[in-house]
Amino acid sequence: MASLDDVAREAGVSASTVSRAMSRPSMVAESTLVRVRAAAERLGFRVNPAARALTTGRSGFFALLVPDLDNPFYAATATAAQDLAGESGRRVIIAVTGGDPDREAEALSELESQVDGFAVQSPVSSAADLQEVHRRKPVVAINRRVPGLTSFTVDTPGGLGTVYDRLVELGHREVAYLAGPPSSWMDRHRRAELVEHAARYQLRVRVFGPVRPAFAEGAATAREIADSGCTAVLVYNSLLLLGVMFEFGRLGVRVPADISVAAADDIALADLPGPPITAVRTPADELGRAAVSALTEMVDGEPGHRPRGRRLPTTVRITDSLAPPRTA
Amino acid sequence: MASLDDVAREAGVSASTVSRAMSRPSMVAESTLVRVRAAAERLGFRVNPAARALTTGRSGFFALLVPDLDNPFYAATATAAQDLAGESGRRVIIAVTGGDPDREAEALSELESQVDGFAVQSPVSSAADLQEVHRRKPVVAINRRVPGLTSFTVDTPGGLGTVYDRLVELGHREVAYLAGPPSSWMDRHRRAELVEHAARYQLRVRVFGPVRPAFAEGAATAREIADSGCTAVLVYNSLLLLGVMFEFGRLGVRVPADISVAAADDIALADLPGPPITAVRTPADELGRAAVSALTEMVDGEPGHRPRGRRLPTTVRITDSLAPPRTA
DNA sequence: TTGAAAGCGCTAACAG
DNA sequence: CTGTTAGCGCTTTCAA
Repeated sequence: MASLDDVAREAGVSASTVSRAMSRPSMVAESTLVRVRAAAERLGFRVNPAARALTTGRSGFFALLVPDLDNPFYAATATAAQDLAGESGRRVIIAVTGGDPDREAEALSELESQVDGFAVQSPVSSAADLQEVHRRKPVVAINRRVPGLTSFTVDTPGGLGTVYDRLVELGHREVAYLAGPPSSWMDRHRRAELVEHAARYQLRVRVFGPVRPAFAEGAATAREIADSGCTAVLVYNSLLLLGVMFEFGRLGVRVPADISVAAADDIALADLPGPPITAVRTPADELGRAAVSALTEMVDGEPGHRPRGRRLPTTVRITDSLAPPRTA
Repeated sequence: MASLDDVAREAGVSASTVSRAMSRPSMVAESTLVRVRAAAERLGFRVNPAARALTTGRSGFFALLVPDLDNPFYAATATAAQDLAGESGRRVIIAVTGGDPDREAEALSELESQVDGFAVQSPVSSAADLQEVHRRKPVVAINRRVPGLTSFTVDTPGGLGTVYDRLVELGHREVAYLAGPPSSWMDRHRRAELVEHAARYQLRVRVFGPVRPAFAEGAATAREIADSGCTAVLVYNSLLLLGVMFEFGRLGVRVPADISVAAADDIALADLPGPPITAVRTPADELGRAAVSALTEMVDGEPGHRPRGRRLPTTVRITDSLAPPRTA
């Protein structure tokens, strides 16, 4: 593998000149630039990022910590993050934590010296620990608000509220909520929001689960929900929803005739057959991009600068999967 | 961030001793070891992998190139690869290529200097290109046999053959195959196998698709399959299968009474409600581990050594989702 | 606009 | 078993 020196020799200039030609072309005379580039091309030269990292202290890597990769929501975030990072010549190292605080902490400390910043999807570490890391490397939180850190969350509660309003309007009085994993910060928030609404409208919310957000779990809970007397069901995510719908189909439970259905995100639902399902669309990809863009800003910008976090709005698609309750 | 020198000073030894204490403890006297470790601990020292990489030429990274992360099959491979790599203190950098030859080539060349080896999931580059890279860094192919490279594939055709035999035995004569993406090497092989069987048993195989391996695509094709007169259907993967089953449920098509069903891998099917589906289980995680283990072997072992690739066996689970054809 | 020189943090002979 | 001495490949003052 050709090194800077090789190129320098080939082009008849010094290594520093080659270095400048590669990273700050404007500092080099046009004619030399051409010569250097030709030489580099000839030798198939590519800068060695590890060596560069050693001098600059920047590796060109961001780390993205995700609970797991099977969840399409996280997969989407990761993909979007990679894409955006790629635009500024950076890479995203994905570390799977299993939602385990220990593994998350380990990944943070192990990667600290190798990356320029962290994006932590649904972090489970304590705010203090995250802030501690942040003192040395930029940390951005996704899907959970962490004091002192730039955080990007999704206004799912707001979106669900819209759905809820609609349900009330249609005359529903007893609604099921199929809850996601208890470790999920989002889920806790969603539940809080639901309870609040319930109080306001004097509705009853029955919580099912919590369950792992998996197809099979949704299917397994579907009958229970159908038999519960609830006239509508809100589902934590669309993986679960798929499972629920699957089982409803098998059981002959009809949507929305027998029960109204809505989901909290609509990944993979885009072109489901049959009537579209009311969904609160979570911008998973935007979360990934927002995080990377904030990290980029911190790394490239003023030392102390901390970009503002945001709560990304959801898009609510109200469809005919919501109808008046059967007995209403 | 404390460096080797800092620790050396703190412990009253030379930097080399600290270096040895960290990477080859057996070369250091017990008493010094203790002292060095204490010093390191006190200073919160962690070796800087970039610096180490610069001297050793090893980054401790493997790259895993995957077509996409939404596909649970790839996600499973990636997760398993990460886990195994972690056991030897390495990390796996996941690069999403979108199944695009250009992006795959770019990832290969861009990462070449940053990783110790590549595992390429379902590579789309030419064998020549892959071999070219392999001359400089170990490359392992997953899910496609590439001459000159250690390759790990899955004996899905064999597994499907078993299913096929059973279908024949049950009296089926007309079988549908819902095909995966045409770019898939595996899919082409599976199809070849099916055709071969068909010839042997004088059966008819109707190919539906090819389609993207997504839930919605499966659902969208289900009716067509149900109406086709085929008495059994083999599905390219379980994501598609889920979609097919979903739609069958909605259409009132019963399995196996109306149609027999089998799938080519059973990710996410583990605890589906209802009768279990006949499936050819693809050991996605084993593929990831095999690849990493081969890479590890190449990196740690003799320079020229190339581990043998394998065709991993599938596990076929024959269930009651297969029954005699309706009209038989 | 360019070159010389120093050094980032670590490892690897080579002596001792 | 431990210290000394060179770099690994790059960037970055500082001078020219």
